[in-house]
Order: sequence, then structure tokens, then C-alpha cells
Amino acid sequence: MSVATASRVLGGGNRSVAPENARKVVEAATRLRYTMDAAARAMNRGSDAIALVADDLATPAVAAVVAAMERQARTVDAFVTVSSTRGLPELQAATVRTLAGFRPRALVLTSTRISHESPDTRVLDELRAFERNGGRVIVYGSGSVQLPFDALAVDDRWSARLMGEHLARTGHRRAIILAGTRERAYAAARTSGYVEGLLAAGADVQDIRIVNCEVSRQGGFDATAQLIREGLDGTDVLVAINDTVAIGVLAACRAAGLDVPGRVSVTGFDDVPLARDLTPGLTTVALPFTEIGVRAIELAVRGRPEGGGPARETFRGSLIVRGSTGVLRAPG
Amino acid sequence: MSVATASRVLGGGNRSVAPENARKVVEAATRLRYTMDAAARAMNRGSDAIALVADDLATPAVAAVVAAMERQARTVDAFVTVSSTRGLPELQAATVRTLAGFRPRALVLTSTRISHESPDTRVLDELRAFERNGGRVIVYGSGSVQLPFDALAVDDRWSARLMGEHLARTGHRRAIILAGTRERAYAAARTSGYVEGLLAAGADVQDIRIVNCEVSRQGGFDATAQLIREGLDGTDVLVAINDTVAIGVLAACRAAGLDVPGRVSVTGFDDVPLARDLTPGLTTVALPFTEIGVRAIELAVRGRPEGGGPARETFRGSLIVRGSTGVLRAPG
DNA sequence: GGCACGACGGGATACGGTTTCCGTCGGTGA
DNA sequence: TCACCGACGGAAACCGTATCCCGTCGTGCC
Repeated sequence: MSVATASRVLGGGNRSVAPENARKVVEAATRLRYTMDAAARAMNRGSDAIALVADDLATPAVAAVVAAMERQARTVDAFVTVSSTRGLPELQAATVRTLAGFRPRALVLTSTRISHESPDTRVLDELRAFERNGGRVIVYGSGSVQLPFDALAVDDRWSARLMGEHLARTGHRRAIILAGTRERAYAAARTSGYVEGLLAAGADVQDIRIVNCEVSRQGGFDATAQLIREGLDGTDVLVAINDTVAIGVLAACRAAGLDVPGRVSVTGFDDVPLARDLTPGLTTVALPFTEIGVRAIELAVRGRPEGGGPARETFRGSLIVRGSTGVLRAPG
Repeated sequence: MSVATASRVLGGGNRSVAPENARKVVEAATRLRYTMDAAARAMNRGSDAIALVADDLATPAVAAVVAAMERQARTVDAFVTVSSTRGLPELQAATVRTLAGFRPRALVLTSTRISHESPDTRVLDELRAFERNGGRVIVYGSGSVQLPFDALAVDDRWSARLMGEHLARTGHRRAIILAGTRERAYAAARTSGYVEGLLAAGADVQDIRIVNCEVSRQGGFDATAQLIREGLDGTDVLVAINDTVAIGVLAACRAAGLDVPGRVSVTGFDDVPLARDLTPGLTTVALPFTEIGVRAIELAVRGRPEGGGPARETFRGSLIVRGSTGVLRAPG
């Protein structure tokens, strides 16, 4: 048999091969435990890989999406590899560039540090270059809507508004929002969502205070400890930018002997797996990670759409009420 | 400039190039935004990738190791990609085979489902084939010592023994071990470690009971709920095979109104990030994940050792005592 | 029965690098 | 001054696969 024939039957081309020869090739391949060289294959027609670039694999939001992507990818003969970059723009750009060299079918980027406001365009340049060479690019995350790629956006503002409204409706009036830092793309969106919701359901803008903190358990802990030292006076609720921060808030309250939700309510965002196992259970907002992961693969696999701009899909969260928030006043 | 010259300066060979020419090449490369094609490069000399195959990226033990690997890999001009296989032998074998096609520098495998006892050799065959073609293979995990590859083993038995001894020394006599399922490589090792430790510090073998359960929060919850229904009578401590199960145990105790540690102590294994934030904080065993990740990369990068068998390194855990275990009797 | 067409096999080539081999050039010591 | 040596540049081969193109063979139609 010739190389060409073998390539046709193994590589799955459109050209037809005589059934007998095909059988012979397959048999020989299994006999020699032969596998196609993915590297060489990728050189001509691109590989079946879908590469995901994230900030940190340990964050639940990423892990959940990755799991869904893996599962979905199996159904379309693709496979997923993941790289993390700690959110550093330089590493992101380098990683995208390196991965692009392997000619994957698609590149999926998710980062909390990228938005239309961030002036760093290195990553975006790399992504554009990859797309120009025929690759598909999908971005997922809060700031992704403004980017010139297929985007899976989370409507953080809308989702946070749910929380704000719920809090105000259950009688919370004086809120402190632990808003994280500016570099997180979702920070501003969630914060304004919280505020909007609180106002819409009866709170007064003067009773809302916004405090920045590092986005980590320690950041939440430190900020809360500081607030407690300064005196929380009438504060009804500590609204954290995400669950990780909220966990720090809860720890600080516990350390200070502050009853939650008796003395103050606490809320998070993301619904990490362990949120229900905290004491009290954390009131939070759940995001449809599985759906997002599945959709990411679907977008990655389908060819580039003919006309029009990039695809844009928005996902919304849902409120999960647990024990960390009380009812201060009957809902009106 | 010739292609060869450019390759030498960009590819970083051992051949020397005139400094002036090197500068010219680099300058031209940046000017044209040129990047080497990783796929083509991998065809001849292998790529700089280090591929990690794990069961599930969301498990803290994996996430922590990956993070350390990523960081370490930067220091040696390698980069890490991760794939997950849900622990299914078929997927593992297919994934290893696919990844091997990209000719990575090394393949790191970690799985709770592989040990010398598991009769499934498909993955091992693939790994052997990869090694025969010049690749490096590193396995990490409980059952890895018996495998014919460089191994980073965790001494689960020794580490669990720490816990058993601590429990017996603090007066716990009647223990129920929630031992997970047989297919987990670490299950047997941890269980016997627990038992050994308890016995060594004064417990009686008749007072130790071993119960199997699914290795998940729900598995721990269900098993504990069942035990509580049957009556815990004199049980001093519920010893879980890992933190995830322990979290389920705690939840079941809470649901049944059983005070921890007043009525019964609870322990875990792994020291997941949120273990300290549970109420009460979870007494558990911490593993040196960072160290393991760093070492994995070091092994992956170094050439195959000359003589002798594969490298074998063992890591041991340390006891972390928190509020979920009480002192029933002054340590004697 | 002859011809046109379709199906299929095989050689050649492209892909984008690395590596080997050889030739040249400059410097140095006898 | 010449022979020798080391350093470096350039041409060419090669890696494994997909694809183009052409030749051949079989088949169906007129």
C-alpha cells in the first residue's frame, strides 16, 4: 500500500478507498500499534484540540466550565487542554501564542482581567492573529461582550441585581459592599447590580457603602476585621463580590463573635460547591456553568458564521437563599 | 540570513551564531511578529509542552499540584497543559495516546484509579510506548510506587497513621472509618494507616469499624445518615477517607442535630482550602502539593537517568488539628 | 464493440521547521 | 609564508501527513 492510501483511510478524507484495501490498512495499523503523529498532522489540517486559557484552574467557576467542556468535547471527537496564566497579561499573551502554534481547532479564553477597559491589548492581538489564520476564538466571562470575538457573557449586573433586590425586600437597608478590586472585570458590574437592586427595592443610596478589598479569602477577612474594628453600627448586610471573599467575611465575623445572620447578614456570588456546607449556609448567586461549557464547545466546533458579527450569548444567574441572610422585616 | 541561521538563534541550539547576526534575526522576528510553528517544530525535536493527565481538575489535590507545576514550568521554558479523564481507563488511554502524538517533553499522570492491583493495563501500555519513543513519564499518586515509571508517591498509610495515633492519644477509642471504595488507590492505604495508628496508641481492634461509601460529599452524607439511623451508640469518631467525604459527614451530623465534636469527632484527609472555614474546622492531614508539583517538573525536565530503575520519591503528610475533634481524655 | 466517464491507487509535492554536512573565512603558530 | 584549526553560513535532506494530479482500470451507455 502507498502512503497516500494509508493517509486516506486513516485520516478520514473524502476520497473513497476500496473496502479491501481499507481493511488491509486498518489491520496493518493495529498490528503495528500505529498511531498518527498528531504534530505532523496538525501541520496540514490543524489538530482536533480545543485549548482553554484560564486565570486559575482552582477557581470553581473555571473548574465547572472545564468539566462541562471536556464532556461535551468527547461528543464531537475533540479534546480539551487547559492552561492557566494567573491572570498575568504577559503570560496570557505568551500562552495564547504558544498554543496557537499547535494549531488547535479553537482557543477559548476566560479571564477576569480582560475587558474593554483594560488597555492591555497583547492578548487580544494574539487572538486576532490566530483568528486571521483560520482559528476560532471564543471568550467567556464578564467583560467578554465588548471583545471582537464570539462571546459567552455572564450578565453579572443583572444577576447581582437579583441579590440586591432580595436583600432590600427582606428588610436590609444599610449595606456594605466588599467590591474587590478594579482589575477584575466583573467587579464593577456586580457592584452596580447590587446597588441597583437595593435601590429598586427600597434602600437609600446613602445607606450603601462600597469598600474595596483583595479578591481572596484573606482579603475578605482583613477588610471585614477592619470594618468591625471601626464599628459596623447599623449595617444590616455585608455583600461580598464573590463566595471566596464571603468565606473570609464569615470567618472574620466568627472570629469577632458576630452572629450571622442575627447581627449581620452575609452574601456571596458564584455558589461554590462548599457554599452550602458553611455554617450558616451562604446565600449566593448560582451561574449555569455546565450550560456555558457545553455552549463553548458548540461554538468552537461550528464553522465561522457567514455574515454578521461574532456570536454573543448572555447567561444569567439565579438566587440561592441559605442561612447567612435573615429576614429583618416581612417582605412588603 | 539563511533559514539555518534563523533556526539556530530562535530554536536555541548549541551551535554558536555571530552576535550581530543573532541580533538581526531577533529584530526581524519581532518586526514581522513571527512565531515558530510549534507543530512543525514538534515533528523533529519534540515540543516544550509537559502534559498532565488527571482524573478531575476540580479536586483540590490536583488543582494545587497543577498550580505548582505551572509556576515551576515557567522557570525552565516549558509549559503545562492539563486534561481530565474522569478516571475512566478508556479515556485515560485515549488521552495519553492523543497527547503523545503531540510529542510533549513529558507526560505526567495522576489518577486515583491506577495501581498495581488494577488489572487495566491499557494506560500503562500507552505510557510505555511513549517512553520507548523517547518521552519521559512521571506518575504521581498513591499507587504509583509499583509502576515502572518515575514516581512521586504519597505515603498515605504513614500519613493516615498520624491521624489514627492522634485520635487514640486524645482518648478516641471507638472509631468508624468511612473508607470509600476499593477502586480508589489510596483507600486501602489510608484505611490501614488509620487502623494502625489507632491500635498503636491504645485502641482495641474490636472497637474499629470500617464502612464503605461513595467518595463524594453525598456518599459521606448518606453513609453517616444511615449510621445515625442505626444508632451510633458509643462511637467516638467518624474517620473519613478524605475531606470531601468528611464534609458530607459533617452535614449529616448537623442535619441530625449531632454535636461535633461534643457528641462525636470527625476527621478528613487532604486539607482542602475550605477545611478551616467549616464549622467546626476540620481536623485533617495536609499534603505537600506545592513540593510535589515542583518536583514533578524537575523530573520531567531532567534527562532520563543513566543506570538503575526509575526514580521514586515519597511525600508524607502532616497532621492539622482543628475543632472537629475533641479531647475525650487527657493524652496519656 | 468502442468510447467516455467515474472510481481508485500511487508518485510527487507542500507544510515549516531542524539537522547534517560541507565549504569558506579569519586567525594563529611554526 | 603556509598549514592547520575553529567558527560560522548556506544548501540540502528529512520529519509524517494531506493533497494534488495523473495514470489505469472497470463499467455503463450508445
